Amino acid sequence: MVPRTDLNLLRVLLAIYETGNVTAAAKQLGISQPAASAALARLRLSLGDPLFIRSGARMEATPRALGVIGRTREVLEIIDRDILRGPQFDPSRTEHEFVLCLSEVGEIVFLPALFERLRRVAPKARLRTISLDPDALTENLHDGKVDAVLGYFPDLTDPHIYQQRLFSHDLTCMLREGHPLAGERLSLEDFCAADHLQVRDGSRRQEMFDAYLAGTGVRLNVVLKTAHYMSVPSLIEQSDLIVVLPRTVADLYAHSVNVQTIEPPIDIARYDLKQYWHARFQQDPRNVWFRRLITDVFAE
DNA sequence: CTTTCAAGACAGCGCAGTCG
DNA sequence: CGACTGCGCTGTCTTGAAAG
Repeated sequence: MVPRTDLNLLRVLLAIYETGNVTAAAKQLGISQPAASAALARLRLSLGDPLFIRSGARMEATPRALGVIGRTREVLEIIDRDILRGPQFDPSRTEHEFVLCLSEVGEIVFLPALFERLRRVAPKARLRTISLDPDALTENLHDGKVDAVLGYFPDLTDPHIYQQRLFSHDLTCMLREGHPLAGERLSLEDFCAADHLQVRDGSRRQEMFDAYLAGTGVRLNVVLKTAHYMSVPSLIEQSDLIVVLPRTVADLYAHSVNVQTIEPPIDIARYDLKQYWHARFQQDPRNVWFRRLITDVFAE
C-alpha cells in the first residue's frame, strides 16, 4: 500500500524553519498554535526525528530537517505552480498545431480569416484542417485529436459534445451570366424543370435542404453530383446548370467568375453553423482560447 | 460499474491549562 | 514566554448498502 502523506505537514515544516517559531509558523499558515504543534508531532513521528530542538526562543533545525528543507521547498513550489494553479496557456509562445475539422464551405469561406487572426495573435502556432466521416467526429473530439469541429454537423448529438452557434447560413441559387432563367426570381416550375448541379461533401448523413425538399414534395432534376465546391464555378459558368448553395459561397464566386445569384422560388429555412468540442476540454485553457478565437472571428 | 446515502471512525481544530 | 497536552467539537473520510 502507498504510504499516506499529508502534504500540509510539509508546509508546517517549512513555516517553522522560516520563522524559527511554532507560534509564528501557525500564524503564517492561518492555523492555531496547538494545530501547528500537533502537525510537528506528526511530522516527527513519520520522519523519526525531532526535526526542531528548542534553543532559547528559537526552534533550531536538526541535520535531518535541514536535509529535507530544500527538496520540500522545490516540491511545494511545483505543486503550487503546476498542479494547483494549473498549466497556463500563452498564445504568443505556443507552437501547438491546432486541428480543426470543418466542411469544405467552412474552409472556403472562413479559414482565411481564421488563419489570419491566428497568425496575428499566435505567430508560432500551426493550424491543420481535416475532414472526417460523421461517425468519427465524436471519438476524435474525445481523444483530443481534433480541437474543434466547425460547421453544420447535425449528426453530432452525443451529450458530451458541447456546441455554440456562430453564424446562420441561408441558401441561394447560382447560374451563369446570360442563363435563360436569369432574372429577378425563379418560378417554381422553371426551378424544378432546370438541370441541377448538386454538391454533397459527405460531412453529414442528410442535408437539411434534402430533408426540406422531401417534406414539400418538390423534386429537383439533378443531372450532375459532385463532392467538391471547388469545381462549381467553372461548371456553372460553362453550362446551363443551376446549383443551390450557401449564400456566403455564392457571393464569393459571384465576385470572381461570370456567374450570378438568384433567389430560389421556395423559402428554405436558415441553418446554424456551430463550433463543437468535447466536454473533457470545456475548461482546458488552450481549447478555451482556441474556441474564443473562433468566436471572435465570427463576431467580426 | 458508478453514484448516492447514512452511519461510524477519525483527524484536525480551538480552548484552557500545564510544563520547561 | 512559548511549546506541549487534554478535551470536546466539527468536518471529512471510509465503509457498506441501495439505487441507477
